[in-house]
Amino acid sequence: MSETPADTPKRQRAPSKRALQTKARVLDAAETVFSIKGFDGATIRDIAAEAGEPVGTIHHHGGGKERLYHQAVARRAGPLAERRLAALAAVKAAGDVTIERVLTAFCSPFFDLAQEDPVWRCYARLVAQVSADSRWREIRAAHFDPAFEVFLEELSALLPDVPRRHIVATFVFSVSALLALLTSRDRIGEFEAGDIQDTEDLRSLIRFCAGGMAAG
Amino acid sequence: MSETPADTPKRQRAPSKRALQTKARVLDAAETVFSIKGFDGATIRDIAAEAGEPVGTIHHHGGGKERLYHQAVARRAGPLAERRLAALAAVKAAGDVTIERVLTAFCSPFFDLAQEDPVWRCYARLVAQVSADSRWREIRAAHFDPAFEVFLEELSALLPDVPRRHIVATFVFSVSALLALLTSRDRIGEFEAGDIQDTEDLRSLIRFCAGGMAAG
DNA sequence: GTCTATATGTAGATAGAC
DNA sequence: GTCTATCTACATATAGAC
Repeated sequence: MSETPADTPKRQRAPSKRALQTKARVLDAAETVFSIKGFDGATIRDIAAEAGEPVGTIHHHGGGKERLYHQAVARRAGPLAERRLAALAAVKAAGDVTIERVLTAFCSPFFDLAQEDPVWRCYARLVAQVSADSRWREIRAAHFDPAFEVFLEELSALLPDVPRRHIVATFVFSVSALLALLTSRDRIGEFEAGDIQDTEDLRSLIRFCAGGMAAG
Repeated sequence: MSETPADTPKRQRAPSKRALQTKARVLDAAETVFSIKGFDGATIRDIAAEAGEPVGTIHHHGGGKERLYHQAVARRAGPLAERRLAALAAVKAAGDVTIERVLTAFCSPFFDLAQEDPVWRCYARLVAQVSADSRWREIRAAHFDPAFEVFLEELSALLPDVPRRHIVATFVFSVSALLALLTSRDRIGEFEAGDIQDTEDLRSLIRFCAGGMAAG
């Protein structure tokens, strides 16, 4: 197939550089506001204020509140899945595949990104919302489940004698624990204050999930 | 202090039996609607429709949307904590205190209630919302944290050589896993369909959490 | 593409009849 | 205590000027 304009008949010109920057600002603002206030609690006006743009611009680039939410979730889902699968591939290439290493490949990328850039901590809250609300099941199925399946297969191969339902259950528990860690920087600190040694918490998470899975 | 009317100067009469039934219906409806649509997604009109009462009645008994939410969460928090603490006391009375038994005392009551009566499954979704949103931190602190502290002390005593931060982290992970199990009857089923053997899932949860905690 | 003004619906809350 | 009618505010969305 050639790259003639016929491939994208609806869009007559490529968006200008200026327009792309505006759209990125809109999505950044949507991500921030949605992650803090949730889909129903957030308003287009909140997002407009956060982006420093007029209300109409949010609609122009977002295409309505629900489409905007979808786009904000979808934007980082692909890169996240790629990182996870790359980490898993690295573990398999190294040869010594263990439950702990597979779970590390799953958890570390998101954790590292959240450490490097706060926008990923924001995104983690968004993912937690999508994970918790049955209303967004289609988004989950489209953007997150494929990678989950790959990891489930890997874990099943490592635990051939464990019933699949137990593996699935413990993997769901592990995902919820990861999201709990990423979204509640202060939830652990509510009970035990102290220096924020998040890296130590990641090691707690991996040991917890790997130990729990192996206990089956 | 005596039980003179001076103790409750604002309320001149005890509410009638009819009024108490109405209030219970209002709280039941609020619990259902809030648990499905969340605080922001739910409307007073939704709750009125669910209760079969006019809109004004919801305000009269609820005292505004936010107070109504608080009441719905608070209503079952006490009984739940009592069940958990009673189960813990039973374990201690039996003499053989283990991590697995302590976690069972924490998880089983909520799970059993959810099995017996669907309203507790509804309530679990409400608790998950309260647990996930920093907006409701005060509700958590008032209604859930006291029992958490008791269980944390018990676990700390069982694991004297483990840093407290690790114990707190793994307990937070365990709570999130319990809520994931209670709120997502279909989340596990999304990957592995089959007979709904929830009791088997509870055993998975306990083994997972106990194994993960002991792995530290 | 960007921004203003506005149309239309519905939210939470309340005053007052019954 | 219960229910109706209504007030005020703000939501999403869009039409059209620039």
